[in-house]
Amino acid sequence: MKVENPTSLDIADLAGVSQATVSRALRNSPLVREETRERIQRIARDLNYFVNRNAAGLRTHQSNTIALLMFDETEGDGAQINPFFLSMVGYITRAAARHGYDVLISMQQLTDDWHVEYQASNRADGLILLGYGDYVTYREKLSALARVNTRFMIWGPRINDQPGHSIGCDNIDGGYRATRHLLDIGRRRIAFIGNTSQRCPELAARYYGYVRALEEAGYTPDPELKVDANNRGKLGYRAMQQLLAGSREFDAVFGVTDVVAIGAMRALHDNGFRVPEDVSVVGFDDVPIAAHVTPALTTVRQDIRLASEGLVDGIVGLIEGKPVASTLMAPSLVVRNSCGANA
Amino acid sequence: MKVENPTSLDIADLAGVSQATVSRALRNSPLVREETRERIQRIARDLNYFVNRNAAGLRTHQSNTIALLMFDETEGDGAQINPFFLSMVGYITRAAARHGYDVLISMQQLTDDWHVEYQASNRADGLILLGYGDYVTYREKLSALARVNTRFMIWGPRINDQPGHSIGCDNIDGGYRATRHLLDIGRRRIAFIGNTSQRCPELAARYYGYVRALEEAGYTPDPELKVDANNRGKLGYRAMQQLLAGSREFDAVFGVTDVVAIGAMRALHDNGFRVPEDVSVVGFDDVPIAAHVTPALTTVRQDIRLASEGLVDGIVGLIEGKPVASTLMAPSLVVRNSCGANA
DNA sequence: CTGAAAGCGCTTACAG
DNA sequence: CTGAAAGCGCTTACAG
Repeated sequence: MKVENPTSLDIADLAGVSQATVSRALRNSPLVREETRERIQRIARDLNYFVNRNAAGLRTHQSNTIALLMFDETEGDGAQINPFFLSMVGYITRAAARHGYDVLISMQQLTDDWHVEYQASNRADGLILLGYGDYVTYREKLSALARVNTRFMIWGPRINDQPGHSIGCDNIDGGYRATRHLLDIGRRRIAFIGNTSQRCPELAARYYGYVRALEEAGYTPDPELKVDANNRGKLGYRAMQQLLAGSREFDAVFGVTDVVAIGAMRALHDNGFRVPEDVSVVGFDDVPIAAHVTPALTTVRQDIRLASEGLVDGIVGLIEGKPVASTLMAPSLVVRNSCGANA
Repeated sequence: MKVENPTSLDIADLAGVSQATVSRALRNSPLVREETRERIQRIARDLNYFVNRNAAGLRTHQSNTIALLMFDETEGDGAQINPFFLSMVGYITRAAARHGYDVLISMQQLTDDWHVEYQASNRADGLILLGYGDYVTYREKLSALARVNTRFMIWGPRINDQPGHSIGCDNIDGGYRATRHLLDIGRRRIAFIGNTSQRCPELAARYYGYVRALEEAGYTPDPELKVDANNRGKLGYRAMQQLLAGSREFDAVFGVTDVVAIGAMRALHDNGFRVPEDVSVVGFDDVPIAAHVTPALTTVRQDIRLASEGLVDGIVGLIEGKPVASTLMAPSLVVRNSCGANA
């Protein structure tokens, strides 16, 4: 017995019941007698039948899908999304699957028109937003989403009265811990590499933490030891070259992301400096590769697994109409070899 | 004028036309008078109306969605998907968007039940499969997909009479190039780290290339210089420690993936060896971080952008009923600092 | 160029 | 526990 693209009606005919009963049986409704349900499910399996999601979704006004929007500032083709975000994809997808949701993924240029219509077009029941970007532009997009009543969860600390719910890491605390650790192991001239403009508040917060740790220890941050770099490796490399070309000595560097720190380490190496003997290096994120570079990178860990699961729990909660709170996660320091504490 | 969740009928009422005309106008049908079309589209925009994808999909039997299945062998939670595959996600998503397709992402345990029903349930029009895994298990899944007429494209070289279409890299040639390069710069005792079992033919092929280059140069591969390791960094580290603990000397290592090679480099460093002065290292994949580790990794590059676009072109072709060919891409060697050629 | 109408394949309130 | 029926919001052949 073969039907090309079977529908619930085909199953009903074969089972000798109504189409409504088939629908109930396949949804495991307790209304259907067990024997009937099992028979129907067996026939469905035999015919390789699966409920048509479009039809079910049209009827119920649900898609059981979460859209994951990743945005980045990279110009042109730029597929170089920060590995930190990329590594969240796996956790998010698995967590969503546990809740019975599919994940639709989309790359967005922050400056482009956003595909804000995911929910309006019934392709997704809610959104998760990932990315570091120009906060001014970003903020506008969030407002646009809120205006059309789109459900969304944001990765990142909640800023001011920003619309929507979020899960973020306490970046100030993270920057503080990294810097404090360098001070604790005897470093005094600590450079900072990273973008600290207000357009990128998450990264700027890491700098505030750095400043706070220094001041608390009685040191004044030296503007000459602060070099801009966005969160890409190549720019970490260049920023370090700029530091090395400058007149100031330094014995440690705090990179605003691991990718920046790894690029900086390579520049140090290429210029004949040893890490950590000459310069201690600390990063931020604990991307998967951080443990495997040479020397293994000391970094501030954000628990991406917990974050990912929280984002999914949050969006599912919003979809189901449950109360959802924004949360701030505490980062932790992971001491490896690049700082010299283990030397 | 506000309607909560407007439908095409609401637009029709406001525009004073039939719902059919609205549908045509929104799909830019040439049947609709330009003035009418523009008026309708303006109203739709004002109301923040978007075509309900479930309804459209139900009518047309299309989802305009591609499912991207990533599988890995990692036990339990293992979100440590090889960054090589993760970095393809961006290219695939963008390429799909250019064709007007959304991308549904799913992580699969190779050993689990697969969500083979993506196409049968009308959630996706076709699949793209990514991952290195146990080929025996994998092959069975491919046959199951083919049996139910699912359209799919596979990343990886075509093996024997494997069902379906694929785009892969010539791994033998890649292994040959890596090894040949090491020989060319004067290395003679070249170790190999990586899993070469028949259950993982893509990685085994890289080993064949290694063997071929050695034999062509008149050397016999030394079994003592071949250590198993799957494609994760931690195992690359351990494999190198095993090599160092052995009795054989070596002056170079070819790691079957970048992640393995990077782990091996760290083990060399931790044991007081210098890369590339004491030991040259070459990897395979050219993952994004390869250029940024210390020293920058010499590796065999697979053009993931081309591969990603090819996979998307392929699946779109299959969906549209066009002829699609399986292709084999030539890898290229990227010489950086870990091999010593630039020293 | 436009409209009336059928129908895609489900879910679920209603009736029994 | 089961069935008949309505209806979700579209697309498109048919008729004009």
